[in-house]
Amino acid sequence: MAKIKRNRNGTRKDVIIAKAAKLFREKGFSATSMRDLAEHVGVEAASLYNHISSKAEILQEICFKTANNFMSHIEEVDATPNKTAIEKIQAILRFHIKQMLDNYEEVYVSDREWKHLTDPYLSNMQSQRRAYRQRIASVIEEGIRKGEIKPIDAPTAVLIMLHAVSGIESWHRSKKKIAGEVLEDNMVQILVDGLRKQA
Amino acid sequence: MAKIKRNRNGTRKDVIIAKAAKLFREKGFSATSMRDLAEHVGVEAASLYNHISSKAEILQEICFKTANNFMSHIEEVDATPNKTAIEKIQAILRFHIKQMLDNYEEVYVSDREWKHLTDPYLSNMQSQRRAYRQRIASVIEEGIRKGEIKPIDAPTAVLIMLHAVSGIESWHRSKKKIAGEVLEDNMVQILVDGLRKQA
DNA sequence: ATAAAATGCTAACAAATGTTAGCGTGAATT
DNA sequence: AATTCACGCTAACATTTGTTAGCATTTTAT
Repeated sequence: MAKIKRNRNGTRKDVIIAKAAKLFREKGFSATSMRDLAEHVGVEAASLYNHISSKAEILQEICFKTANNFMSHIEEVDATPNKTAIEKIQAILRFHIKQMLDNYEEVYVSDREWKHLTDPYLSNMQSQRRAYRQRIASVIEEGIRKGEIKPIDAPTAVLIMLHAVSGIESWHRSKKKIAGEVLEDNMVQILVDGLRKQA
Repeated sequence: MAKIKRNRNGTRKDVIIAKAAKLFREKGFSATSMRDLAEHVGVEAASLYNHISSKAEILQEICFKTANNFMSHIEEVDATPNKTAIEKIQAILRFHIKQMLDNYEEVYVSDREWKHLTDPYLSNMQSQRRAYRQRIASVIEEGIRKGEIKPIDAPTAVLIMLHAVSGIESWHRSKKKIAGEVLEDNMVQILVDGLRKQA
C-alpha cells in the first residue's frame, strides 16, 4: 500500500531505474532479481510492472540513455573549431571522468552489463560502442598527422583511455578519496604525459 | 556415456574449469548455468559433480589461481635488485599484458567476476586485491621519491594502469588485431610516456 | 580375473526466477 | 457524487536454477 515516493521532477519509473542501476552495479544484472529490486524500492515485485514492462527494459533504458549522452558530447567536441587534438582528447577524458563521478551507477552499469542486452538492442549497442571508439580513434589519428601526438596505434590508445577512466570504480570504493578535481587532473596528466618524469 | 576428454597433463576438472572460464567470460558467472556448462563439456549437468563440488568452487579456483599468479610475480619483481622504479612498473605492466594474452579467459573472469565469490572467499579476495594494488603503489611512490616518476597520486596511477591493461579485452574481440608484442610496446609506452609527443 | 574406484546417466528435489491475472483502494477527473 | 485511472496487493504460473540420490558402466589396481 505504501506508494513509491518519487522525487520532485521524476516519475516513479525513474525511481525504479535508479535503484536498479545501484543494484545492477553491486551485484550485476543477472544476479539481481526483481524481488530484490522491489524490496529496495519498498514494494512487491509484481507492482513494479505497473511502471516498467520487463527487467530487460530497465537495462535498455540505462544503457541507451548513457550511450546517447556520450555520443552527443563527442559530436559537440568534434564540431568545436580551433581545438587541437590533444585538447579534444582532454575534453573527452574530462567528460568521462565527470560522468563517472556524477552518474556513477548508470555509467558503470552501462559499461559492464550491456552484454546482457538482447537483440536487437544488443547489436545496436555494439555498433554504437564501435562507432564511439572509432570517433576517438579519428581524433587521435588527426593528432598524429598534425604532429601533436606520438605515432602510436590509435585503437590501442583508445582502449587504454577508456578503460583507464573506468577505473574510477575503484576510486569510488576507496576510503581515502582524493577530491574529484584532483583525480581528474591526475588521470588526464598521466594519460597525456605519462608516468615518467621528463628531464 | 561419452567421457570428458582430458588433455595430456590435465585432469577432467581442469577441462571443466577451462570451459567454465570461457563461458563465465562470455556471459558472466550468474548467467552461466551448470546445464550450459555441461553441454559445452559434452556431458550431463549432474556428471559435472563427479569432478567439482559446486559452481562456486569453479569460480574460486579461477580467481585464486590467477590472483596467486600475479602476487607471486610482483614479489619476484620487487625482490630483484638493481631495478629502477620505472623498470619495475614496466615489468609489471608487461606481465599483466602477457597474462591477458596467454590466459585471457581466466584473467578476465578473475578480474570481472570475483564479486560473485561468497564469504570467506570474497573477503579473502578483496584483501588480496587491496594488497596487490598497495604493492604497486609502493613502487610508484618509491619512484617518486627517487625522482624517476612525476609526483602524481600513486593510487590513481595504479588504477589507471590496471584498468588500462584490462582493456585488452577489446583488443581480443577486435578483428584487425595488431601483434601481441606491438600491443605490449604501445601500452607500456603510452602509460609510461603518455600520448603527447615531446618536443 | 576380481575388486575398487572413477565416471557417466536419468530422475527428481526444492528454491528462485520473471511475469501475468485479478482484485482492492485511494486519488484525480468529470 | 460518480467514474475513471493509477498503483498497490496476493496468488499463481511455467521455467530455470543448483544440486543430490541411485544406478549402470567403464577404467584402474590388485
